[in-house]
Amino acid sequence: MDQIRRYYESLSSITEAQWNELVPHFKRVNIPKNQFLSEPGQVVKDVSFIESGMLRCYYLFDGRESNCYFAAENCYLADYTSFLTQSPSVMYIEAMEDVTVINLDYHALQNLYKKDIIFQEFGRKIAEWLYIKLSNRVSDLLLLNPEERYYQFIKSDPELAQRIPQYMLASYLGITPESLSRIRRRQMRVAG
Amino acid sequence: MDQIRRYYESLSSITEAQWNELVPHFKRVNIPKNQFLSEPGQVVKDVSFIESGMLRCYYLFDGRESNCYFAAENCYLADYTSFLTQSPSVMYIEAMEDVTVINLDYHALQNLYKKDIIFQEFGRKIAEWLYIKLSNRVSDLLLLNPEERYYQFIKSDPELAQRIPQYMLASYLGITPESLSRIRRRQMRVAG
DNA sequence: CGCCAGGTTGAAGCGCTTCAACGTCTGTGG
DNA sequence: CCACAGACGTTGAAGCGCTTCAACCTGGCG
Repeated sequence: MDQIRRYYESLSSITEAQWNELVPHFKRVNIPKNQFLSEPGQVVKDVSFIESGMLRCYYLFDGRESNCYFAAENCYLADYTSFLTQSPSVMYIEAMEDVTVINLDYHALQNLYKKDIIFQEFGRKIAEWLYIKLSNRVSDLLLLNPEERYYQFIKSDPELAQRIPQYMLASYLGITPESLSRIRRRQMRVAG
Repeated sequence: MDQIRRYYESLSSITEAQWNELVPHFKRVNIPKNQFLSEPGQVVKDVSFIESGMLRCYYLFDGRESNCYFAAENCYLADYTSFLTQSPSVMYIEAMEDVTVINLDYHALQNLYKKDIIFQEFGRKIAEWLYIKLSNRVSDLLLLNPEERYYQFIKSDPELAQRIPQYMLASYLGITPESLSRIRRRQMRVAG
């Protein structure tokens, strides 16, 4: 539990008593590669902190996958909309590698929120962080063309980009795998 | 202050004492049409609750405006990324009509967060709400084509759509004014 | 009235998609 | 050890939708 504790410490310093309040609600879960953390139709019961491995969120629409988010170690992940509203999810969250997550249950979290200001603060800061990430995503989609989005992505998150197959990255960028292949070829001619 | 109080009540019930703690930090400000609530380069000092009127957030990029958000009465608005990180803004927020907002200052808000769990809860719920809005925006941009995005928008927010000039709506949808005009014409032929 | 902002229309061009074919690498079973 | 299959990536050709640019229309306002 060291890893997740360091994560919380990075948000706000936490007393031993507060930590002891929190820990009993954690449930460590293993998800083998290609298995799902959540699927459309179900109400998401947990938020998941990623200890190891990598996952992707995607929509299935008109028979094709659209990846909307990739997440790796040391961050929280969920269909947060479904979790917050306790309404059915509309996306898949799938392990791209063997994954270990630490789950925190919706009702446990609501109780923690009532008990101590620190848990409200954690919840607020995590939501704020997610907001900032999404906000950058929107501005990238609005302001950049596909080629610029590609270089923006590999510049801002190079090690993550390495772990993503090209055809998944393509739909994340809002283009087809063929187009991404051609974008990469164009750059190769320039870079030599 | 009735209007903003009802907004907070809708998030969580609030005692008279808590309300009295909050109110002194509010500052009501009028912004005439076409004036700015915030501009690129400055660190956003306040979050603004809209009492009346309508504003738009836009980026200026390659000499052209890209509207990323429209907001009207009874919601909070700011360049939230700049506000949260206290780093320079990169967007304009402009009054599309004469506007009245109620501002809450960054440092006042941080102090409120320390004083009472209810203010953390407000902050959390507002961030969560903003997250859900943005999340829908991302999925619309990823999954729908321009024509579908247009109908999605006027379906989900018809009264707001009425107040937005077409050339501003176009960049919000990620297309040119000419394209939006042609999309509308296409539909007219079908609808009669 | 005449101007200007906002909206429409047409023609040409470009970039991404589509579809089909092929290449390459990896793992699996005969 | 080779053969084969399947997943992933690349390439080409054709098509479509959006952009670009220019012209024009319309209504509101000084």
